[in-house]
Amino acid sequence: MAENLERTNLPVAAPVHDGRLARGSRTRQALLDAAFFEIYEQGFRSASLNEIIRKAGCTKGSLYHHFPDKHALGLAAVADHMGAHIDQTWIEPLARTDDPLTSIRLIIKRYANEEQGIDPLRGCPFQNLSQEMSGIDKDFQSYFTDLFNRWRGAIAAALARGQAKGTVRKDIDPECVATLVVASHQGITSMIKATQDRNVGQAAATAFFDYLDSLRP
Amino acid sequence: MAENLERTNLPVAAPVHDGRLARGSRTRQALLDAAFFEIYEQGFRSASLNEIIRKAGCTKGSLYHHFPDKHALGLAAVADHMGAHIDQTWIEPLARTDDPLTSIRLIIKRYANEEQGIDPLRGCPFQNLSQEMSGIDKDFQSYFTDLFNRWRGAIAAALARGQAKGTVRKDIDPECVATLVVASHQGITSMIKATQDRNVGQAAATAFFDYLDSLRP
DNA sequence: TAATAAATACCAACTGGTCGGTTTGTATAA
DNA sequence: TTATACAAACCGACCAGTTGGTATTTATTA
Repeated sequence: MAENLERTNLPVAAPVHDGRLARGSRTRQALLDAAFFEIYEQGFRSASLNEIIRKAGCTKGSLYHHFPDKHALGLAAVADHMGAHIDQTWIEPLARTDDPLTSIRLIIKRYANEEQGIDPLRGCPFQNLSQEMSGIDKDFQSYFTDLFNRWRGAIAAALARGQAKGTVRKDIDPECVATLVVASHQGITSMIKATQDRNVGQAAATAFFDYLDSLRP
Repeated sequence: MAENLERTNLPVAAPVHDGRLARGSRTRQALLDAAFFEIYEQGFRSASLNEIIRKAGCTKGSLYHHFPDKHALGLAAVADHMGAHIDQTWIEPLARTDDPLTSIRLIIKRYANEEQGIDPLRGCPFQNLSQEMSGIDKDFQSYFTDLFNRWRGAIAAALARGQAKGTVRKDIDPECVATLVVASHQGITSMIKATQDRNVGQAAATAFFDYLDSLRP
């Protein structure tokens, strides 16, 4: 139990009684949460600090007490929410399976069923933000590259394990397939958002699942 | 001939000599071009009208003489540039082939070789804009949906023709595969932009070409 | 008291958009 | 051919509102 807590990246729960630190960390977390959702919906540049402090229920002074500027707030908010999502949704399930193709299929299905806390019509946070910020901000860009590499690496490792266990064809390159899996996932969520039509996702998923099956021995 | 001219929506080519109309349409086109590239690079909301008129070499008054507001300018600029690109790159080549899988492979290769006038590190204009504007603007959204449907429809029709001619497996659903082709293309360009690394595209393309080959009889 | 946290008031810069007025090209008519 | 009338094209100062960010003051608690 203690080990589980240690392994998470989530901040240790603040003490229930009011104190200087507790109050401060609550305000800080409220700012992180509000910033993440505002940035998720509006994008970083269009996200308004005034709206963020309104949602967080605090003032400009508080914000600039906890963060030096908008850039730092955005980066902190993104890291606080997005890394955990990829970890829980992709990396952990893939780490303990010998049949990665089935696992990938299951994960994608969960997105389609909207069990991942992501509204497909609003797009994937990773997708939304990396599209906007890559190429204009080095810090965001390198964070996304790292996250992407962890994501792709976890899929590739699982595929290689599948090859060893006989659940995946041995003549495919795990790295290349892993990259295509991530790209397809991103592309499908992107098309759903672009058309505002969930059926597009169903159609693409049908073909994508056929592709996954073609990777079996 | 007259019929052909009537069918196009393009403005009749402006006379070379200077005249009221010629000057006006040149300014208008300069605004459309400047707006498109500014919007392509910055996104619609972050695109600055002041920057657009600076690039176009005209003034606020000119801009608002030709367009009622930023929204109309953006829509006109996008329609002026993006529809033509999809037509030339995808729809026309696919319309006259009986071997669509080879054609698709060739088109994607041209993107990778940067022969399409698109810098992969800056992303695909369709991708960039549809991500930003879908869900927050009905006009942009329906334009993108239409364009997407034409795009997907052209691929599906070519695939069906391939099935009839024996170059494509008969047990696949052209609509679903076409959707996945578009989604994968979008996803791959998206990942290249996100990581700012062209090699990611190479890896994904390798796996994607294997997928295309798996669709042959 | 000392230090942290939060609130208030404010700033310059920039946003999309407006408006009165000027320039430019063309059609008409003497 | 030249003067006149007119409208399209263009200009740039200006508007109200918003942006991210700052300086100062007040409240809270160890």
